[in-house]
Amino acid sequence: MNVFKDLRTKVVAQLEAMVAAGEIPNGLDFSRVAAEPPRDPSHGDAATNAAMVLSKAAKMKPRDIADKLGARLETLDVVKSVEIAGPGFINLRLDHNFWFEQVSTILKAGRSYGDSDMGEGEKVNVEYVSANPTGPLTVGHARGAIVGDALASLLSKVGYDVCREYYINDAGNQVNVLANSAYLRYREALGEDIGEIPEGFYPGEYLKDVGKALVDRDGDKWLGKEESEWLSEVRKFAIDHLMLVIRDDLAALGVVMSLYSSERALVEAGGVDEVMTLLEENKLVYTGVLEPPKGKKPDEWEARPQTLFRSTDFGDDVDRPIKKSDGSWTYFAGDMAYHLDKYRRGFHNMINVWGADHGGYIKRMQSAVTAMTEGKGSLDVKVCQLVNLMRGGELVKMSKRSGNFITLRSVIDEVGKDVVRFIMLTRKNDASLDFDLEKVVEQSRDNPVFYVQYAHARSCSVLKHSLSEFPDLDLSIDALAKTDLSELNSDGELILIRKLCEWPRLLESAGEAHEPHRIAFYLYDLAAELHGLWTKGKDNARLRFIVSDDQELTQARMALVKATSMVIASGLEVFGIEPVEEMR
RNA sequence: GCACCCGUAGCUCAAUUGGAUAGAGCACUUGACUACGAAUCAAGAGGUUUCAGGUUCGAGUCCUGACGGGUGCACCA
Repeated sequence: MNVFKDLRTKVVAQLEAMVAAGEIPNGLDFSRVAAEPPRDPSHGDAATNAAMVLSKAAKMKPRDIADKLGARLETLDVVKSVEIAGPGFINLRLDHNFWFEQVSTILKAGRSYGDSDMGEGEKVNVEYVSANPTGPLTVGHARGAIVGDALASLLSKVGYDVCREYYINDAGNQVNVLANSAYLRYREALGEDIGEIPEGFYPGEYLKDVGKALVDRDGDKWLGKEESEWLSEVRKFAIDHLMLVIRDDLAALGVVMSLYSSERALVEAGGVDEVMTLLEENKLVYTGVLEPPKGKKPDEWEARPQTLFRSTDFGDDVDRPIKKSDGSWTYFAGDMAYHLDKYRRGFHNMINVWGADHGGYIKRMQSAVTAMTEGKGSLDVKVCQLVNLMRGGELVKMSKRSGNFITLRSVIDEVGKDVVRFIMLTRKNDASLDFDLEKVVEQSRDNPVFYVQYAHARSCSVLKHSLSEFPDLDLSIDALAKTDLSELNSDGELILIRKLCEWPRLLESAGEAHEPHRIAFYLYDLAAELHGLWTKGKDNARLRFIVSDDQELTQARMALVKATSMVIASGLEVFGIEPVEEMR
């Protein structure tokens, strides 16, 4: 299905034949041999670096290998011509019919074109969002949620068995603060004047709902009681309530997790004790005193013995505490237990999507995974940089402290979930991103969401229109897939077809690199090819998609247009975005 | 002070994981609508890829060191 992969296989087969014929030495490593679309289209349809990569080990000049390999490749059916260029590239031009057949392949595959078995069904765990259950999601959470979600879809498309997981931090101090804040609102809901929300409590208005809901359920039974009596019950109630809010926010964004894992449940089930045992068995914990961090508040520093994990043995900068001075576990201890749990559930491949402020946490977590799994588990962390929310070029100010934050929900309501999703994927995850509420709904070329959707809508529009021009045109997939495309031999058409054929390859490399944003750039380029082709019909009526005196040609063009719209739809599907059939 | 991320056209960003002459959009200049959606397209101009070394057939990409920006730095989560 991936034409470049197939081509590479053919190249390697020829290399093996050359070994058999004694033209190159035995025992060469072919793993670096590649067949790729060249950057410069004048270099042909595909190029292989085989001669250059092998020249050293074979002790031959690249040109000599290239000449021999090129001659062999020229005998292949699909290869129209071969040229040796530059330092030893072998450029291949493929037969037009080969490309036309690919269009038919795309049509038959539809949105599943590009699906791959690269992952071989291996299990991968993608953990993302994992926002503390202390409030609704903010725009700050949106990027991680979308990057994680699209990455999960991407991996699933290229053949991995993906679990989308949310880790609920329901065991630390923050949820106690939450419980206290909720209790305050509970008293308020029962008619008490609670005045200003004191320092150290969550001020958000959304907690009023929690207070009222608790009254609805329990009446005044907690009123006037000691904190020790109501704390755990109110805490649970508030967390459950807010998790519903968060799930709802995620649903509005089109994110559906496979699994929500609770930190508290894991700790209570003894997960951390198990980790401790494991570490102790391997002599990876000890009691020690850390050096004070340099360049940061040395006055508050106080040397004290702590239970430490030897993370420096696994690449970390300092050993990390797993117990607090009061004897309770640190957050890190719970997180270790959580990752061990994931590993034991069969996820040797783990990916976490984190905010930029957690960058300093990566090494210790990776050390922990390496230590606990004896190097068999792998953890990749995708760090998402800040999103600058703007409106008409002006930065929208937010302050978490005062509770004055912009909710994710309000942004979705304003611009729509599909726009939010696409824009969040238009940058590498580790680069910061401007999100301008006005620009993202603009209908122009510099708004990629619009531009890509417009290409899809145009395709749908022309397909519809072709039927009014030729009422007996058969646009069924079967008919289109069988259409003779041999007249689609203009430069623009062939470029578009080749671009379509890059889709499977793009998916695999984006999947391998864990970089879903590449799809956004691909879709933009693909849309540009389609728009460009469209306008060529302005200069030359023969190049219009619908040629009013030539039904055969029109049918062929419709096959290409349909294939293009399918690939666009397929890409948008990975992003969780519905392609539109008309612009409004 | 240490660690991680980043540095590419005036601006916002790509660059097929080390490939050939570094590409798009915006802005600027010039052109294309009696025609399938001009919400679009074509062309021009714009670069010492922050700097200095190194690795090799070949470096924006890998290594070292500067410089500049961001983030984080014991018993928070």
